[in-house]
Amino acid sequence: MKIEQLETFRWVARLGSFTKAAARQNATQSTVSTRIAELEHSLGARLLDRSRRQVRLTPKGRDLLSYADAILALVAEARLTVGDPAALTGGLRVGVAELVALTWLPAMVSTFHEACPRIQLDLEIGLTDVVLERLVAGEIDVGIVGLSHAPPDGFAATPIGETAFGFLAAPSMALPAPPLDPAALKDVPIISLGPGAEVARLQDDWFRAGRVAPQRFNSSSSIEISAGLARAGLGVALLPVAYFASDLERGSLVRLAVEPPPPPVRFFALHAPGGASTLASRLAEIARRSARASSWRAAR
Amino acid sequence: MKIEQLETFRWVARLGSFTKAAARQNATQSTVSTRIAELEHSLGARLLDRSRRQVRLTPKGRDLLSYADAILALVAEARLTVGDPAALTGGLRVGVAELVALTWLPAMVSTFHEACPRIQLDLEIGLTDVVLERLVAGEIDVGIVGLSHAPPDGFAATPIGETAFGFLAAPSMALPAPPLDPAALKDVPIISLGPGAEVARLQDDWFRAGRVAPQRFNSSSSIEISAGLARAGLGVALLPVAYFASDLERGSLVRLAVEPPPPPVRFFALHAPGGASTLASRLAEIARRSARASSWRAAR
DNA sequence: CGATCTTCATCGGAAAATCCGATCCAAGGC
DNA sequence: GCCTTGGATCGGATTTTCCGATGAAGATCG
Repeated sequence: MKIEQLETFRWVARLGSFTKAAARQNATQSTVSTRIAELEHSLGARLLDRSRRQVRLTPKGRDLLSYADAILALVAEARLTVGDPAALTGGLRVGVAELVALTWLPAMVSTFHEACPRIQLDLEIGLTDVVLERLVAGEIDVGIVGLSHAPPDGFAATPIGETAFGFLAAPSMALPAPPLDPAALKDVPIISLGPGAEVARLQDDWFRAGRVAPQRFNSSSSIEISAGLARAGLGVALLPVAYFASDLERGSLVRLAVEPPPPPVRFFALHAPGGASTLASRLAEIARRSARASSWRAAR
Repeated sequence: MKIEQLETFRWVARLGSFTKAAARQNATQSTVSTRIAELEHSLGARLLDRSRRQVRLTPKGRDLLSYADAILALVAEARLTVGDPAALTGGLRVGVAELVALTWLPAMVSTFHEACPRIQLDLEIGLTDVVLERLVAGEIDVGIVGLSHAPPDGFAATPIGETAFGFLAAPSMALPAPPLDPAALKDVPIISLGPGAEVARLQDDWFRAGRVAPQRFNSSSSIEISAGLARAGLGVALLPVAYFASDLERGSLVRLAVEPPPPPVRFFALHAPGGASTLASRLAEIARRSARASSWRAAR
């Protein structure tokens, strides 16, 4: 019985597939097959039922899985506790919402890389929804997203900070007189991100509170493009004000005094609790610190 | 971090020596050295202080040791729980007191070998004292001994059964009239085993209760030789009556009606609790069953 | 009902890791 | 100051691991 075999076994059990587990571990399917066979042979017991399309655990496999979880959790904890972070190896797949990517992701990555130089970070920038999906599916280890609602169950959520969103528009935009409530903005073109973005949800909530369906058009799934469209005077966009502070200074964008003000978006680092995720929790902690250190903080 | 490395690390920590750990694991010193170096490198931390003659744990090494204990205990438990006993491999060093060796050791070994054919049993027959010493020193994994007193602390003791001891002598021996108390046997030659044997302790206790120092002479450390001397009429020997039942039937030995009757000796399988000793506990269980099944049982 | 696709098992050669014996070096004991 | 003891290191042989290709069995679809 080897630790590597237990890890592979756990992936196969979780994903129900040798092939998927292989991809997850940067190995080939034949390697996974050999490892499982070797583990089964060393125990003298069949752990996985391959007769059906979906690989299922046998009763003994179920028993072993709980041991494997416990053992691997201890191993990970030992590595973190007694090991020098600089000696940690492996990879960590991180899903990042775009806003984060635009702001303090570089700082976070460099801080993390300093602490754990041998950990390879696989970054995926994506819409909040996609990040959450992939996190639930186990395809990423950590998701860093902003949420205006509660984080999903079953995940550890490290609060990282929050940032204010505001409706920004070009100064040339013709706008109704304040107070600007949802009804007042009803006929103003609203620049929106794709429906998977958290910003879009925030926007929808704001308008829905006023029982208004705004005239909106979707830009691509990029905050920068939204901002560009807003600068060009094509509409109003809900954007993180801190990130566009220079626009506000220059006057290329102005902030609308809307009522009610949209709630701040709280950002979280989400990861599966326990197990190998202690590396993830370390990243979460670094994310929190590097967010505090960044100019972001002023955005609260 | 590999399981094998943790095992080696634990042996080194326990024995305070690379060389001894190597001997324990059927490996060479260079292999142990490499494994430890590899473990240290993978954690990026120094675990053992080799500067002094006796290898000592560093603080981080102490941390890791507790993890290693926990991890290896889980691994062993997993092996026993989900694994087929027939697939278990490795070795088990067993120290056995002579009486056990003479009676149901063969049955026990064959039962165990049937259940775990790939486990190599290293048997050492010895006096009770020696077996206990080697157990405490960690040089054997299981000790099967008879004790008239409490088993040593810090070891799991599986009670196996008990057997009655009696003073046996040749019918031709000239003996005082009953009741035969310690004082009455004061001048009768007592055949004794070496001072490390449990029987000797039992004998001493019996006489000491009567405040008598018997006239004794030590035979070699063999029950059979003691019995032979007794048969030859050279003295009285304290022997397990069940084992000499045929002598009693034939009349080549007779049992003396002594007062008080010596207490029965209870046999235990002793092993270190937890950890890799779960294999030891399996052997203990088999020892218990095979003792019950043997004719021994009638000896109680 | 048969063709096709997906999925796991197996095989052979290449690459890597492990192990051992021999030797070197440092610390302790006489 | 020599000698013993114990760990580190090196080179070569062995074993293990890995991968890509191929085979076999079940699911899916026309």
